[in-house]
Amino acid sequence: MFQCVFSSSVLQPHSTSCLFKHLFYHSATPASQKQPEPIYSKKTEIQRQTVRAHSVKLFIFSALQVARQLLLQQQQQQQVSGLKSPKRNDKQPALQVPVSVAMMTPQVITPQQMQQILQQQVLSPQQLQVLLQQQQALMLQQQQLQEFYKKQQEQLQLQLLQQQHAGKQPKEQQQVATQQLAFQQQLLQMQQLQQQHLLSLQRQGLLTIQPGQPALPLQPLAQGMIPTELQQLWKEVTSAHSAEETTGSNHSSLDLTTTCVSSSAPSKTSLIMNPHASTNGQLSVHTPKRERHLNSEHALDDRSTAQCRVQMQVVQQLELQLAKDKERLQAMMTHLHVKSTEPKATPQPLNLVSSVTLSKSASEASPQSLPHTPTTPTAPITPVTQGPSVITTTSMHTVGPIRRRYSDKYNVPISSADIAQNQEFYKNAEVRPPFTYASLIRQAILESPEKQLTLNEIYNWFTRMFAYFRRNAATWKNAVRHNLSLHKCFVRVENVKGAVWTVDEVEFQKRRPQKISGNPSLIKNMQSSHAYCTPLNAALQASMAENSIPLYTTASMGNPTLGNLASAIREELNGAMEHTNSNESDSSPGRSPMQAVHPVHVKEEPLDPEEAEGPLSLVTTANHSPDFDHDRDYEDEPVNEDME
DNA sequence: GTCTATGTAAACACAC
DNA sequence: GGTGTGTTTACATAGA
Repeated sequence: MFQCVFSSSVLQPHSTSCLFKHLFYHSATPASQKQPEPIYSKKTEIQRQTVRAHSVKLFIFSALQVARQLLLQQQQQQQVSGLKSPKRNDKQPALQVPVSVAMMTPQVITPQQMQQILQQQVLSPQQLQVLLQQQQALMLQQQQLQEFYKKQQEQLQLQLLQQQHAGKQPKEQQQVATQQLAFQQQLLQMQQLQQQHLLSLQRQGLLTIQPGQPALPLQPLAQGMIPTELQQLWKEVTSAHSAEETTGSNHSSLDLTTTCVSSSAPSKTSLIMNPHASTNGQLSVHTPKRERHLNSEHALDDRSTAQCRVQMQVVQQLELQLAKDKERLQAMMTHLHVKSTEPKATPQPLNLVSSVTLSKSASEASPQSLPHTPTTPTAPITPVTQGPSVITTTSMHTVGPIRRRYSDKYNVPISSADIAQNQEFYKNAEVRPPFTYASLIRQAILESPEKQLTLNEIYNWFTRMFAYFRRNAATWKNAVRHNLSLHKCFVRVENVKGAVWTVDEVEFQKRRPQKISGNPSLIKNMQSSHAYCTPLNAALQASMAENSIPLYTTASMGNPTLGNLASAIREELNGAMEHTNSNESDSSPGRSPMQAVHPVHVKEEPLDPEEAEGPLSLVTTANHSPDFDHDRDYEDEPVNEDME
């Protein structure tokens, strides 16, 4: 018999998102991110409803228990009073109604099990409602079955009494046997009905079989084994059975199980929860002609019963596995194709390459092909299909340099969506982001309200957004400084507060322009990638309200970072294509913040006539009030100070 | 093989 | 003198 309890792993709400949460990566929510109050109150209400539903369930199950006990007592009284069928074989207790009824009530749950369920508190109200409805349907079926059994048994007993009075006539005996057969058929049909119902429950995730019940002899056989083990066992069973047929030896490895099963078979409790177990003699009447042959070849003894049970468990395990795989596949497909309409519940490490390189080729953009070079044996691998156990902070430490560039390839900057969608991942996992320093610096600057950051603020952004940059500070800070000085796109602006760094979008887009304009295939890829990114952008904007906003509220206390991020995302996604079509000459002012407020070039650069003619404009101190300190919250973060 | 972009390390200068 | 910032150089590597 099986203990049918509700699995906590399959009853999580928000099926798709949570499934992907399990499939992809389990994000540890930072302690600093507090849930808003309404969520707590809603949570409490859900818990109240859950407890209420559990109480109703408990009542229903208790009523079921009482009814079953009454029925059992009634049957025992009938047996004691001698109303037994003289034809009944001990090996064929098919007409023992209590056993059958008990077996047909797989949903009956003991109070201890209910206690476990109540303690688990894993059912959502919707699931409980569905479960209750199905439970009520089962109860109805049960009642009908009980009435049906009673009637059948009364008729049979009546006929048997008549036979005893009238003498045993072969013809009537045959008639009784036929009736018994018909009764068994009806019984089996009802069992199959209930089994189908149970299977549907299991497939819906509302019911599962849980290991860990030592009092159940067959349970380890079915639950503690993987399908291959069950298949192996089944092979042993069949081989043992064939050996028995040929040699007459009836002792095999299965005999232990068989004995175990048979010893527990009379126990009514051991059959209650087993939806697939059948009492002896009740398995062979589905297809009469075929089953008669089976009956003749395989006696309906404990061994056959055990074999059937093993096979049932094999099939059941395979079906469950198939159902799980199907559900997983469906969730993955849903996640991939319906992303634009389904806000993601948890940040997931999507493909972290930039939107352009995503479409360069499917194989290249695949997570397995992400930065992983000989110099970086533990280079970041974007997890997509792995579960939470795959990504561990210890296993993802990356020390080596990044030799492959994704964000700056083909002169397309890093997409804010890339960072925004994966920021939660990078915040917690020490995975090196597959973006260049230049792209990250630019992103940090563009995310700031004034589109300018001090060096220390850039540092803080790195450490805040990426757990990877909480290590080896000297190395990457040096790289940041090196990049700031090296690239002309980063402009140092003198301020009363000190020096701030800004981004010259024109210069940033200038890098390697010839590869974009000169390669039609790349342009085509970029166009297709833009088509891909359009739903991505929509999904991001839709999900930002649910997910990303809290992430930015910590950084945007007092400054509208979110709005800038959203605009930056649009700028990135749209600007990539704009830049693809017209390289650098037609940069719109709205897309390039540095054109609106272009700073003084303090950096000593080789005199370039084109640069000298750039739209330079002084950033006066009036633009930066002394109390302007929108990044103080960055500096206040202890994690940043620890890294210094 | 060459060139470019990038990452890393290091040296150096300067200001506080 | 220590530290942070900024610049520059050198070298290695990947990719076009």
